[in-house]
Amino acid sequence: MDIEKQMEIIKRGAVDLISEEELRDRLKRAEEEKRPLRVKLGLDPTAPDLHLGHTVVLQKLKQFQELGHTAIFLIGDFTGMIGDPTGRIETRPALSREELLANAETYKKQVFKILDPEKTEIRFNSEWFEAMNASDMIRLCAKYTMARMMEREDFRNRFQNNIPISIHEFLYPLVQGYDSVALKADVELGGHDQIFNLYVGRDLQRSYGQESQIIVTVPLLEGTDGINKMSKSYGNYVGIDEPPDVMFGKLMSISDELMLKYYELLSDITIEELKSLKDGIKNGTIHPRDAKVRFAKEIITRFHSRDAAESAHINFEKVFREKEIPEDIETIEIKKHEMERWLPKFLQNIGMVPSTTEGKRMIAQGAVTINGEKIKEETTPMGDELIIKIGKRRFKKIKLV
RNA sequence: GGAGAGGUUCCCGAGUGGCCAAAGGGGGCAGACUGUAAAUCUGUUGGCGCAGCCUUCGGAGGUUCGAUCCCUCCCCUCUCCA
Repeated sequence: MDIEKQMEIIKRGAVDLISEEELRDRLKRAEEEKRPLRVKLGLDPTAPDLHLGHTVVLQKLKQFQELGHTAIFLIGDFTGMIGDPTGRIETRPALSREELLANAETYKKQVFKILDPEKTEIRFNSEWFEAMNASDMIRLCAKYTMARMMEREDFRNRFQNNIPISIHEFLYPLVQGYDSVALKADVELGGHDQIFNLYVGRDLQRSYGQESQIIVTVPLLEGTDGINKMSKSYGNYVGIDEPPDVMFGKLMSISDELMLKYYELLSDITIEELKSLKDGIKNGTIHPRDAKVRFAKEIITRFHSRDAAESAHINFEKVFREKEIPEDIETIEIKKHEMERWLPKFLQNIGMVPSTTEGKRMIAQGAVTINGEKIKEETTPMGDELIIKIGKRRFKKIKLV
């Protein structure tokens, strides 16, 4: 493909491109030498599910892949043991080998919802780090200085605020940078917050006698809370492997403002469509709720199917607009003589509340509805079938046998 | 190695002998309202068949009628000095 066309695709939606000239030059040489670029994206298997935040950068990698370059999906099974300190105000808990491997498996499976498995090189960085010994590691450490490490905002902040930084956290950028050396990466992708680590890769490649990689970063996606970046550890994520109903619910719970950002970063709609959507919301011709529904359906269609998106929508309407019971709720069978008459205990037994105290609280707050009746007493009502609802979205069906 | 500061409930942070299951904020949950699990307002937020009792304020002991608060030892973090 024409170099300028490639440049345009790569640049779209990118925050940083370091540098444009280098990239153009490298693309040109790739073409001449018939050697596709090696494009690296590394993820630490710290949480077992990919979420929408990851997909922003994965889409970018996919674009490279579609342009005929080599996509390298690097699973940081070694780096995961350190824990990326990026943007953190505290040390990450280290993960065990078993957890890392299990997470890595899930990643592998999920990443191919986006990337083409045939054309993706999957690597683990333990491949080269396990082979290193202590002296190799020390040699690596000697390549960088404290002052340069402290240029990082998050390290500097923690240091200034007397928040502990463990020595091993300094290793993270070095180790990630070394991955680029080991993989001979031409390009490395990452979220904008990764920029420091990506620069370290450039520096290390140079000191190992390689050409420095080109850096492309994409914007960070905020989580559903609209405050922190999307991350499993903040609990503000939408996983790409989550059930359609859950996805729908989570996407509907975002604020109207955040919805527009999500459209920008995640939706496939064109720039013109996005503009008319924004205008429509502004002048009241488009209802924010409808825009949100449309977005949720687009995402569910991408990771599940059109049908799944449709039925998730129908279910949602049923539950929240018409306040009905969702299609398929969990049913529990209970033997008649094992029925618990004290409702708080009963709710706890069937796993709807964590404690009887919580059960009492829910009843007192008028949150418990059984077979359509709001419950005021702490006595379990009679009946062969009980449809129990707590709050707006906790449902369970009890069958007596 | 020396001197000092500190570790409180999901998180941040007050409390410094009984009035402490522990202020306040955040988050969560619930109710009202609605346009949606948006926004806003209000309530609630350790457990226990619960007007009472049990477990909790870094860990282990001790003083006391009584300890989150005082003492001893230990663990961890930060600051300054070496």
